Amino acid sequence: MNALLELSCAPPLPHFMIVGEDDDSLGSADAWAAPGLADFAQLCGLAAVAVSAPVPIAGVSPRRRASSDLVDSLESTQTLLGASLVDACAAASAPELPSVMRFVPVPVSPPQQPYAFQQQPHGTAAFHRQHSYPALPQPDCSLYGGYGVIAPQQPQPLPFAAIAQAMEQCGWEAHSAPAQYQPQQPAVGGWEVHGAAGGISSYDLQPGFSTQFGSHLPIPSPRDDRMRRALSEEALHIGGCSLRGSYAGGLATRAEGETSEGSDGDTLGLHHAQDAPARGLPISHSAPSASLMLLERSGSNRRPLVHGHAHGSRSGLAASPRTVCLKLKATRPRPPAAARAAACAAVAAAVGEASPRPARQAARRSVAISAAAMDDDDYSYGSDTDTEPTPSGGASEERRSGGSAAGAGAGSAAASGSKKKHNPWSLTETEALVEGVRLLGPSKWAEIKKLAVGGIADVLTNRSAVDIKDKWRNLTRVAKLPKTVLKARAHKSTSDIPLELLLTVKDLMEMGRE
DNA sequence: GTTAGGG
DNA sequence: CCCTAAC
Repeated sequence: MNALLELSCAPPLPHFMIVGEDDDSLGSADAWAAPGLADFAQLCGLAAVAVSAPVPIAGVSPRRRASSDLVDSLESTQTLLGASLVDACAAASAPELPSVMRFVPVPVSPPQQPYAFQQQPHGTAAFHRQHSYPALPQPDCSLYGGYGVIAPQQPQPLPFAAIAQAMEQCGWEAHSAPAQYQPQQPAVGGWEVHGAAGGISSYDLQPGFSTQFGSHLPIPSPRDDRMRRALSEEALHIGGCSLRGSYAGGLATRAEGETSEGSDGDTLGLHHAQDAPARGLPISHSAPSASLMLLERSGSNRRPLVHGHAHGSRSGLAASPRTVCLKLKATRPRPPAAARAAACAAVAAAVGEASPRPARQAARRSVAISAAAMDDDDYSYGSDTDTEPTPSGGASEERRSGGSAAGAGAGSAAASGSKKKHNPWSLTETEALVEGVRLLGPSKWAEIKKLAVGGIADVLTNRSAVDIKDKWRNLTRVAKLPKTVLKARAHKSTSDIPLELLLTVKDLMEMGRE
C-alpha cells in the first residue's frame, strides 16, 4: 500500500485570492500563493505543495445546474492545481516525480470579513488565520478550491507536533480544536493520484481525509454535500477514473477490489478507466504563474466562471510524461485569444491573451470531448459482471443481466420468454438511481440513465427510463411512510433497501420542492 | 424521443 | 412492467 500523507500532514489551506469581476480587482497569480507555504512544505518534508485557485459556482441549483458548471469549475481548478504542482515540483527541484498527489476539492463559503480560516484536521487542531478578503462577486456563491500535496511516500504521518511546529515557524497559528468540533463523517473524499515516474500507476479515492477543510463546522446541508459529491465525482471522471461502489452516506463503503493495482482493501473501488495509452497524458498547459482567472457575472444567469490560461511555455515540463495527468482537456489546444486588456494588465504579459467567451466555449467543448473519449475507450466501469455485494444471504441476486445483454438485450429478452420476468432492482441499481436523482433531480430519467458519473449509467444499463421513473415512484412512496413504519420495515429482511437510503430519498424529495 | 400516470 | 396520452 502506498504510504499516503495523512491528513495531519496536509498543509493548511492557504488563503485564496479572490479575483473579482471588476477589472481592477484582478490579482496576479502570485497572489494565490500562500505565504509561507513553501517553507511549510519543506519543514514537513513535502516535496511540494500547491493550491488551486478557487472557482465560484454561484447559485447553482444542483437540480438545474448544467453539470458543465461543475466541470468548468473543476477543470479550472485542476488545471491550475496541476500546473501549480508541476511547477512547485520543479521549483523545489524535487528529484523524483510526485509519488503522491492529492487533490481535494474544497468548498469555501463566502467568508465573513475578516475571514477566519479554520481547519480541523482530524479534529486535533484548528489552524487559524486572519485575512481580509476582497468582497466576493456574489454574496451567495460557493467557491471551490483545492490543494494538492506532492510528497515522497512516507512511512509515517508526521506527528501533529511537528506540523504545529512547522506552522509556527511559518507564522501560522495552531489552535486547539474547538470543543464543539465533532469529526463528522467525512462528507466526501477528494482524490489522489498515486504516481510514479513515467506514469500514474493507480488512482485511488481516499476516503480517509475529509474535505471539510474550509467548510464551516456545521454539517453541510445536503445540497452542499451533493454538490461536493458531484464535484468529486466529476474530478474523478475528468481524471479518467471511475468510481465504483456506493458513494452513499458520505463515504463509499465497499471496496470492490477490481484491478486497482497497488490498492489494498483500504481503497475504494476505483480503477483506471483508461489504461495504458491514455495514461500519463502530459500536462501541456501553462505554469500557474501564467494563469489567471476571471470571474464574471453574466446577468441573471450567473455564469461566473471564465478561465483562461496561457499555453505552452515551460517547455521543459510541458511534454514530460511524468506529469500527473489531471485531465484530457489539458492536451487540447486552446483557442488563441484576446486579452481583457485593462483587466489583466499586470498579468497579461505572462498570460498571453484570453477572451472570456472562447475560453468558456472551449471548456465546454472539452467536456464533450473528454466524455466522448471516455465512452469510446473502453470506459466501462466494469461491464456488468458487477460483483453485486448481495446483502448477505438475500435471494441470490443472480439476475442474468441479459447475459451481459451485449448492448441490445433485445435478443435475450425474447429468448428468455414471452413475458418479461420480474427483475427486482438490486441495491446498487437503487443506489445509482438515488445518486442520479441527487445529481440531476427527478424527472431527468433519460439523463440519469446516461449519467456517466460514478458509473451510474453502467449500473442502470438494463433499466429503461421508464423503469427508472417507476422505481423512483416506488421509492418515494415508501419513503413517504412514517418513520416508525420505516424503521420497522428496515428490520424485516424482505426489504433490502436500507433505511439510510430511504431517508436519502426522503431528503431528496423534500429538497425537490424549493 | 421523453415523461407522467393509470392499469 | 406495460401502455398511452401528452408533450
